[in-house]
Amino acid sequence: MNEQDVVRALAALAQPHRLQAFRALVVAGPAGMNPGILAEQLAVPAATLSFHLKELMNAGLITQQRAGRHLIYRAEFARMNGLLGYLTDNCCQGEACLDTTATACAC
Amino acid sequence: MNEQDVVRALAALAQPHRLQAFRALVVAGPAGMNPGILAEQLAVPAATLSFHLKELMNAGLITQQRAGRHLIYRAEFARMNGLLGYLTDNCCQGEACLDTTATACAC
DNA sequence: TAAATATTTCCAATAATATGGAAATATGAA
DNA sequence: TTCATATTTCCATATTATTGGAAATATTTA
Repeated sequence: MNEQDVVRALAALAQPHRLQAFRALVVAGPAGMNPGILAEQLAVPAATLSFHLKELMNAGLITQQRAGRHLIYRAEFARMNGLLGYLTDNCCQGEACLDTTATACAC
Repeated sequence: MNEQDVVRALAALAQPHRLQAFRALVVAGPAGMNPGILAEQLAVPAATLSFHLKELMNAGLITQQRAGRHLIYRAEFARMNGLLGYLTDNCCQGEACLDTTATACAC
């Protein structure tokens, strides 16, 4: 993940509806969710949610898969972890300050 | 850290100059850096950097301390870790998917 | 094929953000 | 005090993001 990727991912998450949608997909895990349920859960119009899900996809943070007349959106855990790692990279010049209680998803 | 705090922090980091500045402060660790050196290192005009550092402060991601005619900016590691944790919270409904190789700073 | 359901695309108005030169402010030194 | 250095604030312009109703598209079922 280069700087541009990271800026795009951060910008995608820096919006309440998108942050909520992404977190819901993180909780959902590998099973994912379809936009109808997500729209209901977040109380956001379908057109608005669709716009935001596309933004998250453009940032590489989620993926889309068709399943019949439904779509399934899933969090892209590898990219999320890449983003987290980028922020702490070479923290304190690599001194012994890394906290192994940190939680990143291994999905 | 509530949702609004997180959105503000993400928005603050979703800008190349600010992301670079923040990462430089993360690497610098508790010693921090002054804006003159930072401006030179990032090759950005002082006025522009000042604007961006203020944004990072408003988001609670860095702090400012005066030391004579210099200022010292430091990364606020607790808030950085809070941000990272917010994104992975209740990942996969809490199933065994947490990767303890993740790196968060304990500074 | 036609109807029903699920989801996206289009659109234009509104709002927020990034830029950097010049002037202002704050501190330390002569 | 007066000068030199460090840093911020002011400002106007240009760019970009967000919203949701209506129409369009895709898929399944009858």
